[in-house]
Amino acid sequence: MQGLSIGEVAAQTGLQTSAIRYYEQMGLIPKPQRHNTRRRYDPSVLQWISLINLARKAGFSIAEVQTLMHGFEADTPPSERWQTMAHSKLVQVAQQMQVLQQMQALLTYGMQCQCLRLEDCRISDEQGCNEGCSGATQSEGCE
Amino acid sequence: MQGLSIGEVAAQTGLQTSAIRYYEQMGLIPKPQRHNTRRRYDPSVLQWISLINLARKAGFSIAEVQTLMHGFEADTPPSERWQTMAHSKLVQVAQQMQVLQQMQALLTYGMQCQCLRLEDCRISDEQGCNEGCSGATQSEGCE
DNA sequence: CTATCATGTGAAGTGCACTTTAAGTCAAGC
DNA sequence: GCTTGACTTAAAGTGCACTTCACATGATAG
Repeated sequence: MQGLSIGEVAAQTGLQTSAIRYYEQMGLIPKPQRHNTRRRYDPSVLQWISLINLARKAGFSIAEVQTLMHGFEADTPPSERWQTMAHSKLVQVAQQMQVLQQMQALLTYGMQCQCLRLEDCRISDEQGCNEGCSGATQSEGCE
Repeated sequence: MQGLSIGEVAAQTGLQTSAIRYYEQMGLIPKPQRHNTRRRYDPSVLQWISLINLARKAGFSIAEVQTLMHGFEADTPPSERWQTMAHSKLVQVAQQMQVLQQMQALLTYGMQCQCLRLEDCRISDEQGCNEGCSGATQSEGCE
């Protein structure tokens, strides 16, 4: 029997069969032939799926992968599609990095607190301000 | 009329009233007194809520804030609670940073592709390997 | 006195990326 | 012939952090 069953595609790509059907439904992978209701995949689908996996790892949502696949004029080469999408995604990634850095700052800042009761603690009062805890560690340059 | 209405608390904290009720339901803020079915808040709730906001900004989930509030012995000071929670959260933040860096790498790596047809493109084949596109830009040190 | 607004409740809805379930079909091995 | 396992479908469920809805009631302004 020629072609790959959905189970074989799942095994080779690391996806679950349910995810493959879902991707098909979302239009991310072409509808395969059927042998008596069963899907039979051309091996090229493996390449499609690894491109999808790459895009997902790079942070693209399913909707964005749809755009990558179908949101351009048919003769737009993959290189151009990727560049268009990747450009704005890089901006988002940079923003997310900043959020994480702020989280780091808040976490370490909060760790300096020495308060024994919540009522004493002013960590939460003025955000970004360097002095938070009443009796405690440091105070300086607070606006 | 003494105390704050839920609308006033919402206005002062930037939360929506629905979020305040939700936090109450989740046990993040103490149940306020009622005046004839209406909630009446002591102003100290503002401090509670800004601590919650801080924790949320620092990346704690609602469940983690619950732990922060109620997951320790009653005499554990806030400083110790925060340090315990922040330590593991900092590890997660660092991991998330690495994920973002990998995303950046994948995005810029894919932007080097010059392929005109998806079939030519091997970006997706061997991940982390530096040569991806057949006719194109560069190839070097690929394991 | 009445219209309007804020508030009360429980239940259901939202978005995302799938997974799980229920109920049925098909091919192969014993 | 029968069981087992892989497969089929549509529909519902998951997790998170809320929001929205429908409907009831209380407070306030004119």
